[in-house]
Amino acid sequence: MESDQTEPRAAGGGRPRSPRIHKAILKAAVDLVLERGFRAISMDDIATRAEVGRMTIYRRWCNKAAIIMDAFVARVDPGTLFVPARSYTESIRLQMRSMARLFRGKDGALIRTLLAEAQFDARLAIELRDRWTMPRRKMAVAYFEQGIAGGFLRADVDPNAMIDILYAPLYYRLQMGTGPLSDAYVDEVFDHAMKGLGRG
Amino acid sequence: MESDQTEPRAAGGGRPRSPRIHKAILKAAVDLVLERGFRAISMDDIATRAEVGRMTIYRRWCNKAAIIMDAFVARVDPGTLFVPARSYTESIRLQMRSMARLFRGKDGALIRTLLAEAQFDARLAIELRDRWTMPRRKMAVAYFEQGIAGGFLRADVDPNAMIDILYAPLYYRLQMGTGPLSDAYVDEVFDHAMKGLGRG
Amino acid sequence: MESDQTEPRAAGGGRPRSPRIHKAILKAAVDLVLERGFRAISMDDIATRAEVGRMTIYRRWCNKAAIIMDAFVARVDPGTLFVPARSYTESIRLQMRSMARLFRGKDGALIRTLLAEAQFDARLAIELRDRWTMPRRKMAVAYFEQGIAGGFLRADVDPNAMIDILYAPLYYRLQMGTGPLSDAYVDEVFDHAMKGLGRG
Amino acid sequence: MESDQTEPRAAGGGRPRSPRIHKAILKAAVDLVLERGFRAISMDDIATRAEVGRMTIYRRWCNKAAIIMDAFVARVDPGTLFVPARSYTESIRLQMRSMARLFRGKDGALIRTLLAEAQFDARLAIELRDRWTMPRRKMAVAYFEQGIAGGFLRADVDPNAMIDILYAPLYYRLQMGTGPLSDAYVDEVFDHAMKGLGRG
DNA sequence: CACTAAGCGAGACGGTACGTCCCGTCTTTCC
DNA sequence: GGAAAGACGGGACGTACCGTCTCGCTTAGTG
Repeated sequence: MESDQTEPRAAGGGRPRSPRIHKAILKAAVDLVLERGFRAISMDDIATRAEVGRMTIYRRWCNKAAIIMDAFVARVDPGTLFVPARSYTESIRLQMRSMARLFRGKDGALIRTLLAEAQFDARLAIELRDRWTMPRRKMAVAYFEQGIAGGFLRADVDPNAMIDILYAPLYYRLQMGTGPLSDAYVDEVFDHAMKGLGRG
Repeated sequence: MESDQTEPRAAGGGRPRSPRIHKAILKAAVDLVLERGFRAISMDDIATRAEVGRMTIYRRWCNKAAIIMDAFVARVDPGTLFVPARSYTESIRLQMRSMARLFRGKDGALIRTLLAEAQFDARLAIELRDRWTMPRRKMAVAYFEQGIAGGFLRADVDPNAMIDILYAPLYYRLQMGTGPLSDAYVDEVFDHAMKGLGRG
Repeated sequence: MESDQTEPRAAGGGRPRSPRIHKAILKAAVDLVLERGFRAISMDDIATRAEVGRMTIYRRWCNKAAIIMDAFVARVDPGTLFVPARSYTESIRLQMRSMARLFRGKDGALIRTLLAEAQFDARLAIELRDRWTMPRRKMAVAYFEQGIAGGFLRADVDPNAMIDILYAPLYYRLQMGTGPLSDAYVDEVFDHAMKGLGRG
Repeated sequence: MESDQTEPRAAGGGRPRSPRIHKAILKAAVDLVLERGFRAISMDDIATRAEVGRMTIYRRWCNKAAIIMDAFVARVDPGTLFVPARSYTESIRLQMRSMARLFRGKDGALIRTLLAEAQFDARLAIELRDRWTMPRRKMAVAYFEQGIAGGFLRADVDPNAMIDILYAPLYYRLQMGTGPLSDAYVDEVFDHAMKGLGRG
């Protein structure tokens, strides 16, 4: 339905361009988005702030969203998602809390922008799925299957549905702003979802 | 952070303008959004399709999003949300299915667009909350409180959290497209949420 | 060999656009060219000076040269070229002096620019020929033929060659700047050309 | 009024750079100008055609015009302008014919370009005067003074005006294209100018 | 003979102007 | 007297060149 390109300009590679400039642009873009908002800034604003020619940006990215996409991915450490905790399920709760913390901060504003922009830009949607959504879902599916095998989670629930049930509320609040993304909220969602998902 | 106006042009009222033209614009806007996507169309495209002057549109709405907002609200029948069913909780399942059906159709595309655009347009966000989100949430809260009072739902869960747990996954799939918004999916979410929310 | 378009944007006509704005643009363009030189100014400079949007200019002309072309033609009064004088040939001398005076003034700078630019822009060359060169040549040819018929000029010289011999030196000095375009210079060219062109 | 630099990059000298590359650039520039026109080509086009880096060009010349200037001067053999003929004045006619022949060929296109560009580039104008116009004028003045001394030309005409009267029409036709630069035309201008300039 | 220094191609860089598209307002003209 | 038609000021876009710079590679001149 929508289509706005966002093709991966730099994909091919070519000569490795200056990483100093690269970072300056990412920083300028993120700063400006957080200051004024995605819509309010232009490619020229970013170029000016980064003290860079406009072409230098266009050589690397095809639009604002692609820049923010890269900047966002660079910011969030993919690291280990599920750190060990007192128990198997507690580890899930901690992971949810850590995502809520992420959403409360600057990265929350970035992903909010990216999710919205992705609705208008098919290629960005794919990028977002490939570089943010799916990596995390895959790790979560693996962890949940491990939990099912270990008898911590019900065997009759699709791990993908589990993920939706647990994490969708966080995305919902991020975008709707119907309430705070507090740890208390995370616990409420987690506890009552677990009563349904958890075994015994 | 963001701000794009969308002030309620027609709000005040003034003389009631030709409803024939009004509807032609709404239809043109919706048709074009579904055909080409929100971003790809301009106010001029809508005016041309509606065979109307651009000023005639600006007299009524301040931007594309406001038109789609109105069109969307006009399309979805607020009606009774929770129709009677075999049981109290079955009624909730049916309501979720009916929302999933809505999301699968043309209105799904519209609300997807509106939700995304609202991230960049504070006023649209307010409109969307006031005219779509909150009315439904209020009815749901009322229905859920009634369910708590009647002993169908646990008393120790915040009705607002209940709503998030049940409905957020639908919004999540609508926007992420991680899977179909089928009745089976609705059932999966409903059943396992109920095992946690419902009273034994 | 060269080709830079300069197609007559406004040619077709369409709705008659505001003449006030039209003149403001012409004035801004001429003033800027005289102040800073043709190359040194941009379409945006003209738009800014004329307090006008860039599109408003592009709606009427396709480039700087076309604007100056119009402005130049509007400035020079086509009027009667050969005003009566003491004698037939004196009238020619006066006409040459009046053209030298033109070349010494602001219009000289404009036509110098136009002639140069026309070397790079086929369409401008045609416009310049049709709107400046040829009208004057036609009047001169007519006047010279009248002079031949009246026995004031030799019958065995092509009037076109006469024009070249008399006027080319003025253009030459205009562009080369090899010396002043003074009345004395005009007289020198005229007198000695006449000794060859004139009958007895 | 105008000013575009064209400062003599190579003037100082430094180490004499590869003459093979030098000529390749000149040839590429001239070929491209004749093929596509001066405006239509970029420094990059020239560099690509000459299989040379852009810096290699900028080390030698500061802009396109300077390259063409050098190429033009290298092409036209300054040699003796006035070769002996049947008579003193016939030698002038032959010289005019030879210049017309030059103007009809590729060099005509080059000088046409240079003359036009010089209107926008003060330094180029100076170069053109110093390296093309003045050398020829000086030789012509000398030859004409010799003619006056020898009684072949009128003593009461400024040699500089003589030059203008004889040669300006050639430049005029070169730039205006009002007619062919044929030998017949040269003769027409020469004959009738001589009737005014020549003695007896 | 190895070694340094330069000249070179390639092309990224900051920057300016271009010409287009769209926005939201204002004006004209017609029905 | 309201609506279509569209001109208007303004701003962002994405491209093309400009003239400078920085890379490695080659190559010629020197010790």
